[in-house]
Amino acid sequence: MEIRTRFAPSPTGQVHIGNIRTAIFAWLFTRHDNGKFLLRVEDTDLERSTPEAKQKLFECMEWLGLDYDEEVLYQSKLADSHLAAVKKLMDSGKASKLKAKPGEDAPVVFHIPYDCDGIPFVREAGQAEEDIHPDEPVAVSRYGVNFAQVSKKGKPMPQSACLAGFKNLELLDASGNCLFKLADKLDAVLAGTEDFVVRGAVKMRFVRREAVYRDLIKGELAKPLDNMKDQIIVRSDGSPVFHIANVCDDAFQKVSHIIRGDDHVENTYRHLFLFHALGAELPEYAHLPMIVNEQGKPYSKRDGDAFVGDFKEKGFLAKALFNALALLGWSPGDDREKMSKQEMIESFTLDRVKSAPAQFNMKKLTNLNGIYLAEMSPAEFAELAWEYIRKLDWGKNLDQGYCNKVAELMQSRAKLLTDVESWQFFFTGDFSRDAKASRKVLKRDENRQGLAVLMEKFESIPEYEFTESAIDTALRESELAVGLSEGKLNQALRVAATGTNSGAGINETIALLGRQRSLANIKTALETDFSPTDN
RNA sequence: GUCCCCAUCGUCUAGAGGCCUAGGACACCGGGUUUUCAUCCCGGCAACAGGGGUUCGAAUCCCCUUGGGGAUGCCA
Repeated sequence: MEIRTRFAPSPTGQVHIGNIRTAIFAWLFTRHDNGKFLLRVEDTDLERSTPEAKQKLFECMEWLGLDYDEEVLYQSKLADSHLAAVKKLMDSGKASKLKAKPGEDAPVVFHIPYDCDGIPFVREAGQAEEDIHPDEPVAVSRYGVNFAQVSKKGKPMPQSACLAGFKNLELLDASGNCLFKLADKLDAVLAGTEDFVVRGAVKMRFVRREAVYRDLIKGELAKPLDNMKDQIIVRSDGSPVFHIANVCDDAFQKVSHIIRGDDHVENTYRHLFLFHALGAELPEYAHLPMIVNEQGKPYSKRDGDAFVGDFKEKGFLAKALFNALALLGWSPGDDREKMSKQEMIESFTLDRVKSAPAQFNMKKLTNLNGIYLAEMSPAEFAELAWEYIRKLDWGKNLDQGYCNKVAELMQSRAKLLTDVESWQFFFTGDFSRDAKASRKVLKRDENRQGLAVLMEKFESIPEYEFTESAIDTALRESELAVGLSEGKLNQALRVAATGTNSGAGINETIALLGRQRSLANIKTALETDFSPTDN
């Protein structure tokens, strides 16, 4: 059988990492098995689905390299087929309109079939007997059973579930007399011609059945039918709901494996019935754990830092994000963490996906990003750095050749592409300085004197001889002149010329910066008052 | 309330009864290398939620409790 999976987002706003991780897992799974990965845009919510959101979605997919097979399917184009499916279900008695409230139109509800013993994913779970509260009447109709359980404090707790949940239902009074026997009235109830309200029952007896399926990640999952309700598939305004549309489309696209978020497990049981009622082949399911935010809560629309589209601007590489996301809930089973797409495709299997939720960690992503950045070719890195620099205020009219040299020098230090912001001192004199570091270094007289001597020496070096070794010599001589031990002036020079206490090698940095800029930057530093303010 | 799912260092994870005095990574803290900075190297901190079983032996199996998440008829 051919593997066919799909990613089916609804384009209502930004794509966040939880969504896209689902796509990544489905993609990896599909590519591993040489299947087809489909993209279906669930844009039936016309009010909330915007062209911008669709655009964003495509950009994210492309940026991450999530290529898909076959044409994009827009769910809105299939609206007619959803309604046609509903009609088919209604005509065959598998779905029906709910009783309308006065003045309103009624929604259509899909019935979990009472006669479901032959369905492969339904099994009996034994005879059930439950206490019910006699104060509340039990209502039985084709739309389900309403009753009240008895709470620990003896209060009635209203419950309702589909009729199919109560095979051979019997209602008994306190002395054990049978007040109602579903088997006797079954035809009338199923036909909807008769409803029953039974009072005074204290016990219900029925055969419990459950829907069961084998999740590729979570293993066997089951849910008793007496805890399920029939599913509304068409709203009272006539529009199909997610459940029917989703199932129809998956059947239409012949999706073989549905890989989606954990939050859908409960829907799965009902979807299975829907697939069956529609005469479609049942898909396999794999439910991924959720990704949670730093507070341990599921990501919501409010978690602004989780939008996939923002990661590029924040200086991340697509392959780093991809890699990090793939490792959230999945691991190859060995100690590999930095992995290429190809490696991931080769190692990916659903049975290695964890079923516990995972928290996304920005620091780990950042570290991984740094590794990817470091292993790029200098030219490749320089090109990207140039792209980011040009977006900056001071980055408009720069010499690309010079910029490439700066990039080469700084590559091993970069964790994010946005780190290029800190390269400003290479280009302009009005960069911001680390006041604390400056103060620490410049409050020492010997440092100031050493820098003064150094400036004189720099002045005397011709521009074309302003090399690393010349700088090094000048540095050593200046230290000697003011009685500083070897290397002590390095940090002072760094802070004075670059405004920060970290960066690349000092001689290389100064040589690249050039004589003029170095002198100007040092001069500014010596003239600036870095004494702490009182606030 | 009921039902379903989940539970290993701060975080991501390895672990499918003995290989576990629980391994790796990120973060953090030391030390070394580097005239400076970054890299790099070495080291440290740090977990099987709690309680019962089963077993010669449990992080691994079962049960309970606790905690978290989800579902509970017209969001997707």
